[in-house]
Amino acid sequence: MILSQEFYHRDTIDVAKDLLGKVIVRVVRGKILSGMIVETEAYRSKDDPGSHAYRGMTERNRVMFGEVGRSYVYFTYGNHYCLNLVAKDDSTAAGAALIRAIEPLQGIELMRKFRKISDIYNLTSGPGKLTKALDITKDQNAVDVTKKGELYVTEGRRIDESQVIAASRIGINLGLDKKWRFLIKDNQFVSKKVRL
DNA sequence: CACCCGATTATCT
DNA sequence: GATAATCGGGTGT
Repeated sequence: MILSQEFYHRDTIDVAKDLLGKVIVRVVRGKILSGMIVETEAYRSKDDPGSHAYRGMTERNRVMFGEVGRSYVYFTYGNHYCLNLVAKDDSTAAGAALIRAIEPLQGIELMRKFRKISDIYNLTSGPGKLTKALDITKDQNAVDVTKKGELYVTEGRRIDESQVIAASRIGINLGLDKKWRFLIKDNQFVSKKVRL
């Protein structure tokens, strides 16, 4: 069951939290790669100095201002791509949830080839790692993830509120007061760094 | 396990 | 010209 556009048409923070346990599906060369989301971060707009959208729309972030339920993929640090899902309610102009880590489910051998490593706990435990494992690049920017295609998101396991940890977001200097990083308690596949 | 640092380039000021 | 929603390798504890 693919998540509908309605799922993404809510406060970015709620969507980021509710994405835990959902499954990302990536189809490459006819093969299916998938993994359960175990860690996310919410990025809003005018109220969030840590967000790309804080200073308004630019060529890079324009997808964050567009239709919900689409992917926002950007390139950073000269090496890596990061995958976000556009999500927001009508009270704000832009917003997206960064997918920080997934637990590999299907197509693990192909992921190992893309990552050139074998350790399953290191395969998709970080935003730059999981895009490499799923062969996601700028070509997958602005893809509609509410429809079956090369990239979409389905229902997965229900995660109880008591299993969700909220923490400060990683890799930013502004907006650290906001606890908008969400991860599944005791999951082995989250990215290691924890700043509370 | 914790901290430090270089790589590498699109994007913004 | 500076910075960055990162990673992996290196060193030290």
